[in-house]
Amino acid sequence: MSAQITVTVAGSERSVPEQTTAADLFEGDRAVLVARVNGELRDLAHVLADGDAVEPVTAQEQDGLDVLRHSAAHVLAQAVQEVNPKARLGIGPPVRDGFYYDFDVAEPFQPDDLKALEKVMQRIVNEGQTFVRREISDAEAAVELADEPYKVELIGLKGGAAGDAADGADVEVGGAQLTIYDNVKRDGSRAWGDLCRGPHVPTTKVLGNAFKLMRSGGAYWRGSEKNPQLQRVYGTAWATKDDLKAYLERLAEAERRDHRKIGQEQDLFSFPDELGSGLPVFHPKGGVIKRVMEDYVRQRHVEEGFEYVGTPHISKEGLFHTSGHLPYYADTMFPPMEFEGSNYYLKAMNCPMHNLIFRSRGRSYRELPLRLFEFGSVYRFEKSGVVHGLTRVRGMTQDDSHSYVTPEQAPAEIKHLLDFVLGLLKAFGLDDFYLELSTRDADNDKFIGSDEEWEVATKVLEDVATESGLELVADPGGAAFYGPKISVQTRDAIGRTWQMSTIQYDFNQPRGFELEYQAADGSRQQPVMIHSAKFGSIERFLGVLVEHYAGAFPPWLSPVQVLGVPVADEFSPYLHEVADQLRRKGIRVEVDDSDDRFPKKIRNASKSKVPFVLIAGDEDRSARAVSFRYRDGEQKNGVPIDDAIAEIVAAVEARVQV
RNA sequence: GCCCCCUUAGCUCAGUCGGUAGAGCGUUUCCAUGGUAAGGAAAAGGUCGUCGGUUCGAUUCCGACAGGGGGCUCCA
Repeated sequence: MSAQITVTVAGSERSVPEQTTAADLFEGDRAVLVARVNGELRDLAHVLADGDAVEPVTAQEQDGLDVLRHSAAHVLAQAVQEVNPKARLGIGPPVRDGFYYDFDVAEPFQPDDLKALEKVMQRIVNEGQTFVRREISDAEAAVELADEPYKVELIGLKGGAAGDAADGADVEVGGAQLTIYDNVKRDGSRAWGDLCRGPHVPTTKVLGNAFKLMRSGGAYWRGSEKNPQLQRVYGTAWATKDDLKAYLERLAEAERRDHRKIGQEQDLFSFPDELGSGLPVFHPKGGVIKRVMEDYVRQRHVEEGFEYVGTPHISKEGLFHTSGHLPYYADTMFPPMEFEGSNYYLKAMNCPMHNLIFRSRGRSYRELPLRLFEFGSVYRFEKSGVVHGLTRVRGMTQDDSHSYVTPEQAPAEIKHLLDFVLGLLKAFGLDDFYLELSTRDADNDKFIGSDEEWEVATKVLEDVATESGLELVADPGGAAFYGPKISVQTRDAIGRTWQMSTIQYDFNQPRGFELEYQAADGSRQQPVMIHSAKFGSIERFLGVLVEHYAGAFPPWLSPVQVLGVPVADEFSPYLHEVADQLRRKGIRVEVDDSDDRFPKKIRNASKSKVPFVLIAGDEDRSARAVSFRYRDGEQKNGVPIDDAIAEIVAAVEARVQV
């Protein structure tokens, strides 16, 4: 009889024989993929020691899902090397919703290649190969992996640096003891192996048919464009086929909501080739949305104590030297135009020009906080590969404001701005936020200003952010060169997050521009400026709204708010009468006078996502009424005209969704 | 900027193994049309992204450029 050890299994103590593995404990429960032993994830084959605390981990929790996905990445790599033995391995970590693996291959992967690889993967999965951990010395690894130069490079980095080397690199090598995971067939032969810290699921069988290869693309080795470019294959893997289906459905929903697609369908905007990449034009319907957004935002700024200003689109270069932007961001500004002996740059940010307005005359402390605001057109030379619909453009409208305050006023002003920003986002139907605090990275000398200044500025922002009660996420190194910032991250209707508003504390530009005000004691003092963009860019925010609402805008934003549909031509004049009355109330209304038949008109109205469809036939006309058809198909018949108008006007004024 | 893919009618897409092209929707016209997601007919509409190269001949093959897509990198 062998000796017994005591382990704690999911909270309760048990006495088991020596050499018991985690798998033995959870035998019979196939949902258990790995074990958490004393807080560390381990293979189920891990041999337990006396006193170990062991918990089962399934794919229902993130750790389990990550292990599953990492194992899927191994199967992918195995499949790639089976098809192409010359492929060299990079790294293959789990990522949000899936995994990837990087390969050095002579020929990039084509869509057909992915299909073929998926088949090979399925075969490997069906074979039920086991993942077997094998410890190996550095020297042995160097020999065994002689043909895998990237792995060898990672071995050289292990022991601390690997974690920083690249996302996922530590998945491969981890700590001091190197390990290889062999995939072993049922007959005991070794099918494949990969340097990896693990852990892994017990067998490939676990992956079932709940995985899929999604796409491929280039990716720089260890994330630096100075390094060679590898080919990355992205895949996704889930606990069950149903989970996979649900994920694919989420992707399909995101695709249906794509603002580029809806923008074209609804005739909102386009990107004419003749203008160049990243330069949108707004069509009448998109123009309505943009104008309504701007009108409301302008009104709210004025209500919050801002003064609306205007500045030009270009400037001599000296301005951007004074502001400090040019040395840092010349690459992302359009190249200068030279004339009359000066270089003129297209404006990439508004703050320098607002500083000139502040400086245009002497300022008193009595004027502070002085709040300047405008819709500034700015142009940024975004790299050709990053331009994307309305969310990443080269020409955009910033809703940009600058508050000039005394240092003492800064905390209150930042709180004011944060409240204002959140209120504004809520008005547009976004009400799920968290905050991100972007600070400087002490090792990077792009950030200017003293340690103390950064500390003060960061503290002020952090205090306000904390006080807001919202979730706060740190973003070290994400600050602008001139100061730290809070950004508001917003979750949309299908759970995606978008960076929206930013509030930045800037002590550098006031110094550069020698801004000053006269204090109560007669002395000259330097103000602090607080940058804040509510939507960042109007174009981008419009794109986000299109996706958030899937094109079904709330009435106040909807390009067409009411569409009249006559049951037959005869009732068209009557509906025009109603439309005229609505128009006098400021409602955007159209009547469908086309020669389509009634059912077709209903179909078109429904597809257009207009919030209110008003129908009129004989019954309605004789009762001086109309019938509502709402977007969800619900009906309300025989509503007196005055009541109908009141309902529509009320919905628009309340800025509610219907 | 880097890697791969794509670009045919207003839109979504077929097609041509090299001999200048089709469909559906939309548009226009005519007929029809009284109650909740497609009535019918006819017509118009494309130097097949641009410029070069190969070829007797290029929308098709090759190259460059532009625009788009997916990644990477970047994002004041």
